[in-house]
Amino acid sequence: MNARRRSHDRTETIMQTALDLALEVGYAKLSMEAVAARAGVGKDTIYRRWPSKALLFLDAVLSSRTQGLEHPDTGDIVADLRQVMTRACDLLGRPPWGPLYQDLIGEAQHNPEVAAALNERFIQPQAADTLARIKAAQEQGQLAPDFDLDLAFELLSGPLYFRLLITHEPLTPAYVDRVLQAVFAGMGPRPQP
Amino acid sequence: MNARRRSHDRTETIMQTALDLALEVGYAKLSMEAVAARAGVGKDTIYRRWPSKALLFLDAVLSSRTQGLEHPDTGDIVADLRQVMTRACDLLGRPPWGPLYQDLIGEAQHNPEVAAALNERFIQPQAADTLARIKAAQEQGQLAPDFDLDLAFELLSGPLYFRLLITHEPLTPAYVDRVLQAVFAGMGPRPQP
DNA sequence: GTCAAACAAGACGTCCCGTCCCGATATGGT
DNA sequence: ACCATATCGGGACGGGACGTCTTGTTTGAC
Repeated sequence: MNARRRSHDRTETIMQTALDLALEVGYAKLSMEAVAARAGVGKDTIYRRWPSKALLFLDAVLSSRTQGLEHPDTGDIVADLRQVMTRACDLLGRPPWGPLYQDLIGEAQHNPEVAAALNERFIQPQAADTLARIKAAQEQGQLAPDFDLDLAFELLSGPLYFRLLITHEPLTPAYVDRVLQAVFAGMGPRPQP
Repeated sequence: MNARRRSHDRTETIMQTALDLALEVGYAKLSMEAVAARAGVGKDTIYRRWPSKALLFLDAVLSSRTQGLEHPDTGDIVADLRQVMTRACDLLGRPPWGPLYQDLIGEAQHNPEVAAALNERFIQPQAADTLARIKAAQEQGQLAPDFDLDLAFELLSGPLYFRLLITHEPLTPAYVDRVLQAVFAGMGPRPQP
């Protein structure tokens, strides 16, 4: 059992060191040599646990930032969505974690393993949580009864990711409010009540 | 003048060769040595024109795919948006260009020069074109008069980019229709007419 | 106390970026 | 027609990092 224990300690140490170094120099300049040296382990010890630098980085980033993004249910769907979206922007949309998350998605563009793991371990759970909360809201009559719920997460997240990855503008609470306002109101002309 | 002409020829040859090679092996495995060898030029000749592999790649991708995404104005805003969005998905959302565009955005995540150039040369013009078309539609009463027009482009493009970059699901015309439908209808409950 | 597995350290082969050098070539002025 | 200059092709070079492999050592299990 102590072997397991020691082994687990090393795994934690390596991930933490990788994260620290990534925060200091960024993913592009993160080297396995540097991780091994600072963690005080041999490179083999790292490669025995992760098959590549990219997957170590993925574990390092995801393992520490996937908490605290569950939806509350206060009864007010807009307020609940705003809270989660704002919190996500705070966590992933600005330093120190923002650049790392950007790099992770960048890496996913040419590394299918990273892309798949990112989806399964982070995106899909978040989408499922959003869907559940939104379904409840629809049943309570807080949403249009015929709205395409499966699209809601992408509709709300898409603009945020667009800012994060394409225009690289800051993700402010004000922007979250604008997105919510627009998505709820809809773009088409409204019939006069 | 002939110097200019020769020079221009070489620039074209190098960009085309870089594009061909990128289509064959992808950006990650694209090497300057290979580009120089196949183009029959020295590496200096490339580095005299582009400061890095990333910016050569950017030029190569953007120079050949930025046409044909202007908005028509048939008088039907939904039909016009659908046409442009569908065409954009066809061009950028699937092979052979899709992976290159993904890689370009991936590179932009850790290369500010690439990010800035991509924005200025591709994203912003497209956003401006969309905004102009949408403004006209609003003035004709085809859109809600108080809708946040500056947000429209991000609202419509965001979900498409989300699929392209995050979930890597295919960008089909059916998906474009769903996005348009949802964005126009809005998520909130509608007053009974 | 013995042994096998895991370990730290680091050498190694490979790849490729970006720079530098050199001999060849073509250009444009005269 | 001819020469001076800038550009060119080819390739050597230094540098850095990935991922593998080797070696001798430490650790925990039995």
